Amino acid sequence: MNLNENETNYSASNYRTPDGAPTDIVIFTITSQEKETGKKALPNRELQVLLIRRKVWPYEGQWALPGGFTRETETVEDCAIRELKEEAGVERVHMEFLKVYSKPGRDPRGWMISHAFCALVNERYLRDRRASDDAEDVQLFPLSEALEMELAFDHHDIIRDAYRRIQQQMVTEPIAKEFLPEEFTIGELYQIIQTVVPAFEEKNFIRKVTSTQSRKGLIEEVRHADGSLKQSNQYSQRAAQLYRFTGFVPELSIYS
Amino acid sequence: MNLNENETNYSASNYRTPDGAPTDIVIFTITSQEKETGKKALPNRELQVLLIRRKVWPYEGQWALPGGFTRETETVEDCAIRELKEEAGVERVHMEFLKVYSKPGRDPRGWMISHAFCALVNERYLRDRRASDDAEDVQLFPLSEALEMELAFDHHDIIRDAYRRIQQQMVTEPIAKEFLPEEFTIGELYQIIQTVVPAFEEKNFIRKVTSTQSRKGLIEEVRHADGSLKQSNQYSQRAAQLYRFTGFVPELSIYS
DNA sequence: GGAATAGTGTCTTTTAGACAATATCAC
DNA sequence: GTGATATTGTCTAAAAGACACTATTCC
Repeated sequence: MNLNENETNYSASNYRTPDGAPTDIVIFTITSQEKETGKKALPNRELQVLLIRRKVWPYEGQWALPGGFTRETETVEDCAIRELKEEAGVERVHMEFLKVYSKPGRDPRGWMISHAFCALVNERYLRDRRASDDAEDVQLFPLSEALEMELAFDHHDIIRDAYRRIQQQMVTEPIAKEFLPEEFTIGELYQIIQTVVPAFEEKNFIRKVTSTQSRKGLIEEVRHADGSLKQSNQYSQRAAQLYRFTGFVPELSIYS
Repeated sequence: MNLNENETNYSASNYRTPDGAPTDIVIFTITSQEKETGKKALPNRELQVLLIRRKVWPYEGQWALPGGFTRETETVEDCAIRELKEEAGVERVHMEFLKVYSKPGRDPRGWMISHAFCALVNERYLRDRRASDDAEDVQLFPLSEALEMELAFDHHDIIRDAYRRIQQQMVTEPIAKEFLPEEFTIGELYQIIQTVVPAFEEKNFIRKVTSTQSRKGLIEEVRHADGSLKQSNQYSQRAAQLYRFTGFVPELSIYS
């Protein structure tokens, strides 16, 4: 106990206190599925979310977000990182706080204020894990499907909120990076954005992202050691220039 | 207790649980101080934060953010709204979740995961309250001053995070609205933005915010009942056009 | 050569950026 | 008229938007 029992002005035992501090993690990934046609083409991409089938009360047998209880010796962020590793087997991925869920009665186990996080995981980090898991208990679901399932707790709301968040972030922050390889073509970048934000459409996309002064520096061309431009013909007949994110992020303003 | 004692798979009493669920509220306002010169001019503006002097252990006598403990029957948002009313006497103001603070040891009273909120309050709502409060215990401090004070708990960090947040929001969301009267001049809007983001500078500001196609609709001219343009000479010799926010918010994108 | 994807040329309209010029009104 | 602030004119450079065109490579 951290409580200082000598103090009379405050004692936690006088008040009703929470019954735990759970975290829930929305793990997004974008899967790639090669097209049937034997021709070179970008693969089909789909936004997926990882769910776990509960083994214990409450909501036993139902699908739920991975998560767990925060310990007294860690922050909620530490907890989310720990759970992400334990339940999805991935480390050092992009994760950020999403929202706090504290509606009374949201958890039959008692008074539980949950801290939801949003993790973006490149499919290459999940692929190994998926094979080793019992596919019955840990599974990726297409987001659209997950949103129609009956999930444990208020996890449907959490996933909906997380989806809105990444749709917003996809066009205002360079999170596309998390779903792409280090080096990618403009076509791949465009496709990833559209996978998360289907309405996204930019004519002359390549020009805006490479030539426009104010955006200049968001991505840069990749070159070989000898200085020549590095290209890839993995997905197309004509080879396409490879780019990488630079770390620079243009500042946005409604007053421009 | 909400706990279902019949269930054997889970019992909160088996685990260490938090000693409370506090909220802390960073209440920002922008004060107006008429200039000494008898001439018409925009007032001096200053970003201020409301602090409360603690009466009880811990940090007795030190300045701290207003806040309190969440009840089992409310959400953390409800709690923040309740505390905002109790401690600052204001209702229905702009407030949003800032961040969760859960570093072990951050509160000498025990294991406390705090939910910080950021409230933006127009000075006209605070003015009455300020007079009625014992000025010794509830006080507005210029933000720069607050950041140099020794505050209770980790409230210094919270205020710093809140400041970063509103600096970001001030140029990407129409929060300037919260600090302005319903109808305002371009000069006032510009000044409010600069009060929060001193580095903000836009040449031809009026044109960007009124004529530019993509921003068009963020603010609109105010007209009299007869359709003539409504102007104000409160702060200038030549009367200036009054504007109001429309509710429309331009969408931003790093890929434009 | 045809098909498929990558990338460029080119023209028009809109916006950004810089400042000079004009408008209004208290004094 | 002077001084102070608000607003418009004007010119140049940059960017957006549309779309036809060329480039590369697999078949």
